[in-house]
Amino acid sequence: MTTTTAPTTRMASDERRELVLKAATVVFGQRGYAGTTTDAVAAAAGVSQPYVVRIFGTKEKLFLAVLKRALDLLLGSFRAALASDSPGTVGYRIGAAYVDLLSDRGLLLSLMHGFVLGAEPEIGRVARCGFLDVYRFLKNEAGLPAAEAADFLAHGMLMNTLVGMRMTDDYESDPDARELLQGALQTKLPLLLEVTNGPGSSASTAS
Amino acid sequence: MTTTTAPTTRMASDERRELVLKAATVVFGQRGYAGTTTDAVAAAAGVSQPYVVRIFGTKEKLFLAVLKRALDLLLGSFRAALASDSPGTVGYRIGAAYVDLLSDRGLLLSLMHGFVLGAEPEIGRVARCGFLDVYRFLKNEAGLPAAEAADFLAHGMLMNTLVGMRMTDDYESDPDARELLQGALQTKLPLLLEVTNGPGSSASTAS
DNA sequence: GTCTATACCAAGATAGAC
DNA sequence: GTCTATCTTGGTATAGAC
Repeated sequence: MTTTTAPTTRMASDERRELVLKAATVVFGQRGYAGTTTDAVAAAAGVSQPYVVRIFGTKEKLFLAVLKRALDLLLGSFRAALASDSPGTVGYRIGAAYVDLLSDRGLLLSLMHGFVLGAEPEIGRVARCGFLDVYRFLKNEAGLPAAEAADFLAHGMLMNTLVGMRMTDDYESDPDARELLQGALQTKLPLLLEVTNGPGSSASTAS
Repeated sequence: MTTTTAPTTRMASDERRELVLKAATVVFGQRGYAGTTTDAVAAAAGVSQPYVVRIFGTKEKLFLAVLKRALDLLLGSFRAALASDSPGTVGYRIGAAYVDLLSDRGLLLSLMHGFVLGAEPEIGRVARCGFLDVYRFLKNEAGLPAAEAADFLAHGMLMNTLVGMRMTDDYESDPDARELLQGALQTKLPLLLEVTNGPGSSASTAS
């Protein structure tokens, strides 16, 4: 599949970089690191394949950049949720922020793919380091006790897994899938269903 | 990399199949679906690459077979733990069985890779179905309430993630990694450290 | 049942024009 | 800054011998 690209408008390298990173996040989130081709990323970003390589050097460096960006956004949104004065406990507010991130298609899934690739030296390093940063945030900044922080992470991993396997596809047809999704996502489930299955897939968003 | 294979001893197809599945489980667990080459599997199994393809038809079918086998073993070991008369609550006993499976290098990690590949039609189907089977087991056979079953799954996913990212590599050097691993794995941590980091990496197994 | 040899394609990366 | 063209490698799958 060769990318058909109309003579693209020039833009500052920082802008283009971010554009490609966004596109790459979606594709990596869907297909994983090895399963993603630089050509697919290029197509999603609307640029040529060699240009993607040109910007980031190698596919691995691109993936690492995606991971770092995702971790930055994640912690940024956690910090915002912590600072905000919305109702609920600290854990609840950060949890809500996490679920909101699930709608940023690919962000948490790209992370997830990175997390299970500890055997790749570079990727593993970034994954472990990033994961620990989140753990430290939960304990030191959000003030959660160790057990609660681990619990938070555990449920985050469950959500990632459910989304990654597209369990939402079985939401209509399988009562157990429905129950599990409801248990894991609570009030945020309608949001996720809307994002993944398109508008109108849940009973009602607000009425 | 071409596989160097000494004139291999013949064996029944079922035996050889299981042998290749075991090897494939390890490699897929390490590198994921797309990241694994049939040649690497062949090398690990000590057979030729075309033979691996010959047995399973395609790489995808091989991976699906790995997933199904892993799910069978998982549920089998859960049922055994449930039936056994070892001490502890049902949740504890099944949890212990799960952690024991972590030492079967690759089994849970292959599953994990399958779980986050919901976009692949076949793999996604098997993943969702298998995951729901486990959920149903926890509720219907083990008798856990929905919330506890979800909690169990959540912590399972956290363990898979920690093992997949090789967090055990940071066990010595990073106090937070140590704490997180201890919190997630409890009394089973020494077992895991022995498997991943080699004997003697934890304080003591028994004394 | 198992191998060797190989066809064939996909994908990452490079060269170089504009 | 961005593209087209292309080199090169590696990897799945097939053919066919033993």
